[in-house]
Formats: sequence, structure tokens, C-alpha cells
Amino acid sequence: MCAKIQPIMHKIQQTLHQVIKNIFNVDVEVELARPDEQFGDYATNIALQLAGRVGQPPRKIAEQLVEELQTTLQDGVSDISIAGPGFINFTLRDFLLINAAAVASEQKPKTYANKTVVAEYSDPNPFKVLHAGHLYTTVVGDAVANLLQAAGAKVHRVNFGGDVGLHVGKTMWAIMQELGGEHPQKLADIPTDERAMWLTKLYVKGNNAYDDDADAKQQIVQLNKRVYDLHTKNDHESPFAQMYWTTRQWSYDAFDEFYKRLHVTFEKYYPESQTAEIGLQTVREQLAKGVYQQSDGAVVFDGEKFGLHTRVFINSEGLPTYEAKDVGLVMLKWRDYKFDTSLVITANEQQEYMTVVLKSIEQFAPELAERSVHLTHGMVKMPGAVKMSSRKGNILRATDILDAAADAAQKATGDKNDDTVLAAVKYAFLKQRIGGDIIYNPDESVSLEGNSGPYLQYAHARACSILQKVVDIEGEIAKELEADERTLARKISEYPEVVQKAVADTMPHHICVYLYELAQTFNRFYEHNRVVGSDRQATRKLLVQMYADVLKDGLALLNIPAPVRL
RNA sequence: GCGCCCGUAGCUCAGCGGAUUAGAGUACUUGGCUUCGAACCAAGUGGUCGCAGGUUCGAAUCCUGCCGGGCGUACCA
Repeated sequence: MCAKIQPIMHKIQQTLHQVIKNIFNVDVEVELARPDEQFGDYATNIALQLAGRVGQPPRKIAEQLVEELQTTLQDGVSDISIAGPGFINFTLRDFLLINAAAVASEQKPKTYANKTVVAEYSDPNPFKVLHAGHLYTTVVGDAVANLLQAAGAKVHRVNFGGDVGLHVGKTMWAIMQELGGEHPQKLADIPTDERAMWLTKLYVKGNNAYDDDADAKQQIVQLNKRVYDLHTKNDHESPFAQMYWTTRQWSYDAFDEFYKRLHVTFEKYYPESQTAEIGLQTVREQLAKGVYQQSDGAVVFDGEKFGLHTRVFINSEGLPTYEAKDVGLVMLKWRDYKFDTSLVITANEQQEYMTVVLKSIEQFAPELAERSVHLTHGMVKMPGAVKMSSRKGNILRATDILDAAADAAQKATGDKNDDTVLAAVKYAFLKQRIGGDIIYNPDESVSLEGNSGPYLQYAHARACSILQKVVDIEGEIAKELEADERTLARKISEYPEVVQKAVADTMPHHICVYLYELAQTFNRFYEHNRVVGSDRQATRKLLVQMYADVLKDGLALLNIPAPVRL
């Protein structure tokens, strides 16, 4: 797999493999690592691994291997050394390093070649507020989708959300309270820029009423049913329907604006109202076949048989829950795309929920369950690990985060630059490994300095500025690199391996970690080495060009803009 | 109770089987712009890698048990 990425890397692996086979008659896969620069460009601990199997001290094994390797690899490798307990270190010849760096931004893993992937992420619910969690999951999902696409997949980005369900019943109840009944014409009085907030407040009101007021709860349950009925009867005319469709559209308008601001786009939006029908139908069919069971008037899947927990798919009102709608969603995705992989990205609060849903699907459509992957990330917490709650009023809205970043950028740079804001916010979320909860401090996390998105943009703009100033491109590319030049070239050449790893792990943070190190390497180079007018101008210009290409390419994977000028 | 995830410098995080000093950023102290953009660079202060066992030539990294935190655990999404 690595053959196409790094010919020299592959050659070292192949040669080692063969030599080990010849000397010790052992068939092993040789892994190469990127060691500290002081040790070389590639390293392997294969001798240590072999020690037990071969019954010889690791250093002695390493010596035998190296003796065989010297001649075979001498064209591309200038030095092979043994260090410590038996590590074998390889130092590449400079021209090879330059060649590898020159193609770094074009070498992508082919992991997903010819694969169709449906990537579902973001998943906001109409009638509810877009909060920090949505921002996080959207940014992460977008980056993961970009990674798979870079690895050759045909990626279909889709979105899913609840335009029907209890939260809608709650909101509709509160809207009717607010408007004094079914008066859709009164909605026109709500100013455009206040609509999203208006709905959010009413959702909270409805939610509280549901919990505290038994009568209200009854009414909300009935309204929930009425909303489903609107869809089955395709009612757009009744006053209630008009209120629903109008306010639903308000939410979608707010989503569109949000995504536009983030520069993310979706190919398709699956509203739950669409997946409900097929989900309901599928669950009922499988109920007859025994996959699902009747229990207390509801239809459930008995996950306990599989060491999981039991969940309700159709409630005792006969309405599909989120579970049934998710079943429907999988069916619709399959109908629409015939995917090789259906990737769903959500917060880890849905981990076990999804496991149960997929286990139930496995009972009647095993090939779909098998192709489904659920990638989860942590929750967004506020400083002090405080959990956000719309009821407690300590919610961090997605727009608040973007606005806070815009203010910070304005203060720091003196002007308003949307690219800087996007870089600050996206990078702040993407730089952490996916998995654990992340603490988001709206004031400090939108840093423009240090390990931040704007740092990368600045490092890119600086490089571009140099490239514009180099007018004389005459001169030969040096065969030997100076130490600082070599360090930069070496770092650039690592890029394909980093992308490979990020794709394999579906973890965009590997890209962030690398890009920051790369930019840091460049900034150090920049500090001590002049490009314009230098007697090594041609070589250095090439290095700066390769560096800028890789940085830009990496930022593109994260969907962070890389402007030439800031 | 059970299941999943997580405990690494004051704070926010990389590192997830290897290299005699565990890395960044931030914060704090200090030095560097008549020279390609100082959103930068350099130096210093700061850590019993939650605790205890085990596996290994070697453990922050793998296994087990505790402790602490988050999430989930039938009619929400």
C-alpha cells in the first residue's frame, strides 16, 4: 500500500523483508517509523522484534541485516546505522529527500479508491438551537469526509435531522401559547433576524411545560401526532400546517446561513419526516418476522439477547421513535447510494444507542449493518467541565462562538477577516484527538497565536510573500542540502505518511499536529536563512514552494482557507 | 449496578510498545525587528504520565484491579 506513496520507504521495507528471509528464514512485515531527526530519516525496531524468535541478541541481528543492506540500498540511502539496543536507522540521500518533498502534496493514499461512502454528520434538529456541539461535529465530520475523499472515495455528504418528533410537539405547543392559538398570520410579525432565537426560547418553554404540567404534556403528545399527520396527509393548508411549515423553514434558513458561514455544503438533507415512513414500515415488517417484539404497547428490540440494552422503536402511540427513523435512514441511504461504507459521525452519547439500532438491522439486513460505521467524538464542555444545558441557560451557541472569534480576531489584527475566524475556530476543534470530551473556552480557545489556525495561515502567507519576491529563478538545485534546508525538506516529505495515518484512523488531528510542526520548522528556517538574493536561492525557493504547497493542501483537508495574503 | 469513553506540566492538549533529559501551546520571566510579513524566533521556570499489581530485554503506551470524571442504560433526539 505504501509503495505508491514513498518508493524509497517501500524499497527499504522490501529489501529488509527479503534479507530477513534469506538470513533467518522468517517472514515478517517490516514497519518503518520516523525517528528523531538526530537518528535518521527512517528507523525500524525489527531486530528487537526478531530477537526472541531467532534466539540472538538484537544488536547482533541488526549487524547482520545492515551488512546485507548496505550495498543494495546505497543508491538512495547515505547511511545505515545501528543504535541503542538494536534500532536500525536509515538516512536518505539529499536528492531523494528533495524528490520526495516535491511530490508530497500529490501523494495520497488509495485506501478508498472506487469506494462509495455516505458521510452523515452535523445532524441539527429544526426548532432547536445550534450549539457548540453542532459546530464541533460539523467541523469534524467535514474534515473526516475530506480525508476519505482525498483517499479516493466518492463521498456523499448528507445531513439528518428531526423535523418531526417530541421536540417539535413541544415547540408547536409553546408557539400556540405565544400566538394565542392557531394564527399563522401572526408569524409575520416576528422579525427575520429574531426567528431562530424565538423558536429556541419557545422550545425551552415547551420542554419545561412537558416536564412540569400534566395537561400541557397531554396536549404536546397530541400535537406531536398532529405533526406526523401533516406529513402523511401532505397538509400545507390548515392553519396548524401553515404554522409548522413556516417555522420549520425558519430553522432550515438558519442552518443554511450557518453552513454558508462555515463553508460546508451537503449534498442531501434527510428530514426525519422522510425516514419515518420507511422506518415504520420496515420495523413493522420485521416485527412480524420476530426481529422486534411487542412490549407494553410499544415495539422494542430486545438488545439484552446480545449483551446490549432494549430500546423502543415504535412508541405506544404508534409513532416511530428516533430508532425507527434511523432504521429508515439506513434504508434510504442504501436506496440512494448503494454505499460501500455508511459513515455516521456523532457525539459519543449516541454510541450505545447506535450499537442497538445497528444490531437490530443486522438481523434482517446484515450487509447494511456490516457497511455501517459509527464514528463518535466527545462532547463540548465549557471551562470547568461544565455541561451545557439549554434549560440552565448556559448554552454556548454556535453563532456565539463564531462571533467571539470574530471579535478576538478584530482586536488582535485590527481588521475583520473571516478567513482568520474560520481558521481559529476550526483548528481549535480539530487539533484534539477525536474521542474524549473537549473543553471549549470561547475566549481562550480562539487563539491566533501558537498552535492555532491563524499561525498556520500566517506561516503560509509568509512563504507566499517570499515566492512573490523571488524574481530570479536561475540557478541549479543543490545536490547537497544545508542542515536547516534538510530539516525542512525532511519534514515536508513526511506529509503523505501523515495523511495515510489520518485516513487509516479517521482522525483529522494528525493533520493538525503535523501542519503545526511543519509551519514551526519553516518559521525556524525562515529566521536564519534568507531566500531572496541568497546564493542558494533556487534551492531555497523550491523548498519554500514545496512547503507552501503541502501546507495549503493540508489546510484544505481541514477546510481551512489558506490565503496568499492576510 | 451494568456498558462505552476519558484521567500526561497551573490551564488546554500531543505522544498510545521503544532511543540514557516524557513533548507542544498557553500562562509567567527574559532576549531578538535599518535585512524575504515579530500573527514570528530564542532561552528559562513548570510533570512520582490517577493509584497498585502484572506481561516484556524495554510500559505514559499492553493486561488486571482499584480511585476519579463524562456519557448511556424502554416509549427524547
